[in-house]
Amino acid sequence: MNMMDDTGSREISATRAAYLSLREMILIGKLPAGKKLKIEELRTMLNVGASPVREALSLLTSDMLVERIDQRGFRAAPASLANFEEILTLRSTLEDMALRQSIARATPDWEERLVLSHHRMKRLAGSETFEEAHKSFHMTLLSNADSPMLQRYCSQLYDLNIRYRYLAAGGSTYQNRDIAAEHEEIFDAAVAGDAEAASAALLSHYRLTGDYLSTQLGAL
Amino acid sequence: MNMMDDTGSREISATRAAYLSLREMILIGKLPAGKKLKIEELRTMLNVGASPVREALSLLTSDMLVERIDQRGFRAAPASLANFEEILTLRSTLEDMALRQSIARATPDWEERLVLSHHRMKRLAGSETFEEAHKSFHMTLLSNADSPMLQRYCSQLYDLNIRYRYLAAGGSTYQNRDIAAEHEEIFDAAVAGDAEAASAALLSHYRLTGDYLSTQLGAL
DNA sequence: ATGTCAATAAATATCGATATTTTTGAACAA
DNA sequence: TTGTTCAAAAATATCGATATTTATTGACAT
Repeated sequence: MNMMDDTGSREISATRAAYLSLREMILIGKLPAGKKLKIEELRTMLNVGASPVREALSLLTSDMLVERIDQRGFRAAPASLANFEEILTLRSTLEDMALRQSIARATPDWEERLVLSHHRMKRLAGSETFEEAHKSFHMTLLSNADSPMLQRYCSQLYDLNIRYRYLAAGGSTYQNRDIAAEHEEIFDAAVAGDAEAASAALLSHYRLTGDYLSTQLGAL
Repeated sequence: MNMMDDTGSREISATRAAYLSLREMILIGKLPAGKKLKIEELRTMLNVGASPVREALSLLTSDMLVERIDQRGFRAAPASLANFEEILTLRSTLEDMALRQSIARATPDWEERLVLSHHRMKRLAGSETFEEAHKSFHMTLLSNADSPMLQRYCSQLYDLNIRYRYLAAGGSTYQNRDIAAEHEEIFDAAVAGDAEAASAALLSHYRLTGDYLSTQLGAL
């Protein structure tokens, strides 16, 4: 038993812990868009030294969740309607690309992972962990594309979008639509290998959410 | 008062200096793909402390030029034929998108910036600074797209591609083709507002370079 | 030979202190 | 008022030292 399984009780680094905490806080809006992120403040808030905080913030820069200005510190990335629409456009293009590649390379294994992630998402509807399952479902759809960079972009853009959902409605924009049916439609088409239908359903899913959020975000 | 007179320009932070140096070294292959990047080694090489080095490496993670493994340090991003082709595909899609947006929003100002960057690139053919001017020309083509994130992605992908040019041929892959004519064709179409022709010329430009590099990169 | 284990070496990660830069604000002049 | 200057305060950036973790080595048993 010399191989350690790091899903278990492995120690996590202070930097990674800080990264995850800060990321979460920015996504849900606890650290509001545009807010100055002072090292000392975060240092005490997270109980770590300045180095891990700075490193975590540098990493978050890669996710476009934090802006870094040389010699002038860090701030949570600003939010705007234009930025939201930019994210939506890029997401549509890149996820469309990834979904089509995924479907074109369909395998039984992918199909099974899809079934599983779809099931879990339905099961967790309304629960604390739905958000996680929802992202997992969408990423699984794209996961067969054999393009790590494309998937990284899609994952990044997905997260950036989450922030706007929280900005618009405290995280729950799923009140007035039959989200489950929309997911079902994407899922069915993907499993059936119908790239056109799957892509259309996915883009419509995003456009509906996008249009709704746009109206809510007027204040920005 | 300060140690160095930096040709009159603003004093640069150690982190930023380290970032720029390391980036350059990775792009031109002085730090080879996959190489372990030891903090102490870089620290002495760059004459700075460990913190700026770590921070610079964290930032380079965002550019996908450095990989970070928790508790196990950093390494220059590995290179592979598959990765190169992934970059080419993504670049083609995203630059096509950006170029069409740029042309659709054409203004006299953009036209003038285009003329200038094209002229400068021609002027600097064969010189030390051609690479810089070449990137500037390509980025100017896309710069009118009013989509900062798209431009960031395109710039990132452009840089990642540079690395493969150096890997394949020490930086000069421009021997057997009339690169100037290819640029001229893109430029003319863009200025004429012909999105179809410009996009076709741009994609062909990338495909020709890509095909050539692919043959050179067999060793990977 | 081959694999395990513990001691050692090496490297990473982190902290606390300090240097540097930017920001603030009060005094003063136009 | 409005703008300028400059010292104090605040915040960022950086360093050097240390704690923690991972990698290496060689003795020893199989």
